[in-house]
Amino acid sequence: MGSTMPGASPDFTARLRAAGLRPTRQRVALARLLFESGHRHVTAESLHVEVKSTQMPVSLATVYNALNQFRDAGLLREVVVAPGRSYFDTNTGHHHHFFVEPDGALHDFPSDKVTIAGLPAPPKGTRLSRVDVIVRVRR
Amino acid sequence: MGSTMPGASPDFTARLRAAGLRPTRQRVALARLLFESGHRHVTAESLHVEVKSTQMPVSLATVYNALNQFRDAGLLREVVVAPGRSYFDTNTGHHHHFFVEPDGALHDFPSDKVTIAGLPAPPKGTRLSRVDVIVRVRR
DNA sequence: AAGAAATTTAGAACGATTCTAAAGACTGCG
DNA sequence: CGCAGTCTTTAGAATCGTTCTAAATTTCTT
Repeated sequence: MGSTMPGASPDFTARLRAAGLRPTRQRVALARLLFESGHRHVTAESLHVEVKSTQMPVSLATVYNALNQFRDAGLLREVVVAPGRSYFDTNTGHHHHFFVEPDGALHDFPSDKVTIAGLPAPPKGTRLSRVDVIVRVRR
Repeated sequence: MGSTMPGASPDFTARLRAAGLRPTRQRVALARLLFESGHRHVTAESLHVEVKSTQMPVSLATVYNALNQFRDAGLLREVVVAPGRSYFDTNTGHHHHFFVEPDGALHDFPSDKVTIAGLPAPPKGTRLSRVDVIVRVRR
């Protein structure tokens, strides 16, 4: 026993494998933190602090590696809202963001009810990739 | 003559003073580059390269200081589109951006014809500050 | 269990930005 | 005009977030 555990860590192993990533201990630990509860926003730093408080210590470099790999695999979405810091969002579906300016807090909101009309055509030779809407608010 | 020049550098001095900034040589030189022709997007690095090619050498630290001060004074708007690099936009009016993903090029488009409907209300205790729309496109 | 290949790690390296302390430039006052 | 006082500039060090390196470890295949 040990290699294929019972029910403790559900299908993170499978989830990672499906994404083409080896389910290493640290990737599983990070995936659990990221995906076991509802949607989350993290930075490399914040996730590192969080994972350190578990049994399994993971280096900061590994957190960066994992976040980038998860993003490349489509498990996470990177959100750029403030200079010098990257947020990663476990919600990869269509949605937009509130950004609370003083403290840097980020909140999702669904794009279902949002309609954007009148956008100009993409510049010649380019295809639309994604439309990001960031609603900046202050206290 | 000399203190109050004729027509060479129009009203950059006045413009800076009106913004509450002393019209120093380097700030005037930077303001001229930024504001004398149409709207522009610059990074600290690109503006530094540009100003170095004029008679007046300006240190990189001063370029950073000036960009931040101009932004705080409302003369520039900071645009965050890619991790690790800040763009400054001389267009401070209402408008949005195209961001061409591979090369990092940024283009304005007016918000006149753009309609955004169905945005949720700002979180409790916050006021709307600005809505940024970034249309990401690929080649 | 053994070997090959991928991953983790600590620490160095990096690029962008800010800070520091000292030197220099603008302004108001006489 | 000339000087004091305050603000600004500067070079270089420092900092921050992120990536890279090379060596040690783990995972996977057989």
